[in-house]
Amino acid sequence: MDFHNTLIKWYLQNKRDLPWRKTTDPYQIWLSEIMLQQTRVAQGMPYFFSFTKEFPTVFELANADEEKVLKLWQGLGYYSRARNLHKTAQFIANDLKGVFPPTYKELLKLKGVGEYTAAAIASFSYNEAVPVVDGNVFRVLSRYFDIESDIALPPTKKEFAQLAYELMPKEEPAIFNQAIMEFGALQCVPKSPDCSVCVFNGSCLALKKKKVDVLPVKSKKLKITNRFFNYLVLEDVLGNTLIQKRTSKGIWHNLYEFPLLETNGIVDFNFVAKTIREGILSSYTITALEECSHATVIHKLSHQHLHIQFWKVKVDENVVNGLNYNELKSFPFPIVIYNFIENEEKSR
DNA sequence: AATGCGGGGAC
DNA sequence: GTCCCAGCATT
Repeated sequence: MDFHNTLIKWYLQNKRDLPWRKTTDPYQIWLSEIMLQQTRVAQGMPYFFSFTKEFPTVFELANADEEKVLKLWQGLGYYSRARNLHKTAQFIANDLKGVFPPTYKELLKLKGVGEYTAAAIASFSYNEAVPVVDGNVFRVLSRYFDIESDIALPPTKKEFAQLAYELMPKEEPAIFNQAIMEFGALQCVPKSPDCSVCVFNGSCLALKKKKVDVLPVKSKKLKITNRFFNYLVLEDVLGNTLIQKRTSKGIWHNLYEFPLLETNGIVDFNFVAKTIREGILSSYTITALEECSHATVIHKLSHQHLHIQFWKVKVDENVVNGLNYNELKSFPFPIVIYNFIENEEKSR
């Protein structure tokens, strides 16, 4: 039996029931695909429900404030996805009258939509015969055909796209694309796949050559940098505190945080006391400084380890633009800060 | 071509 | 601890 026939048969018998598979509405397909970039289905699912409920069409999304979009995205990570999502919604609603671009080539021009996502929308919504190449496809094809090309190198993506295109039955690209990704997600998994029950265990070259555990080949190892964040949690006599938006480039762009003192290493009480007296909070009369040692955490991003300490700073004056803990909760925060806020509120 | 960008799950 | 997840933008 052909590769695609075996694959599609497997898919029809084993596919998960996922909400974005019940529609061909390009808005919902687009929404789901952006959310699932570098993100597991189980993690993205609740966000898909909250977004489709809050923003049933591209117009509601376009008309929302960015802050509201980021708030709903809170916790999902890679926040540029949410910012691009919002900008693209405005473009489609305002410039395209709500009609999504009708081809792969046109979809590719949208902010936040790359080759994978354009192919996914074009095939799932329009049944256009364009192959998807994601982490699953790399894994499935590299194993089945014993391809040792380094999947971290850009030219390799073209190689796999070409191969996937040749394997694709051109009359049903949508189901083929769904099937190959689902197969990678459920059967041909990264670690210790159960090849004894695989429908391809008679033809998979990696299995035959005992190379399942070395394929796909991926070179790049990213380097981790350590950073040291001291968050200064002001508290005035009204119980109000101060937050600010991160407007600089880098992590958590446009999310909120407490006033930040970034240092080159772990710092002690005296260092923080001296710095806030002479520096960033010198306009306040500080009546107490206390390290929230119970909240100290190493927050691990994919590329940075953030050593985070929270310091409670009690001040005599009313904090300008101060907010109470209940008001805080409507702002979008990095999840590590949101967790701190929730724990503080609970312990009151 | 290389790097930055989150958070979490599986092992 | 490691690896990777329905990748993309920027340089």
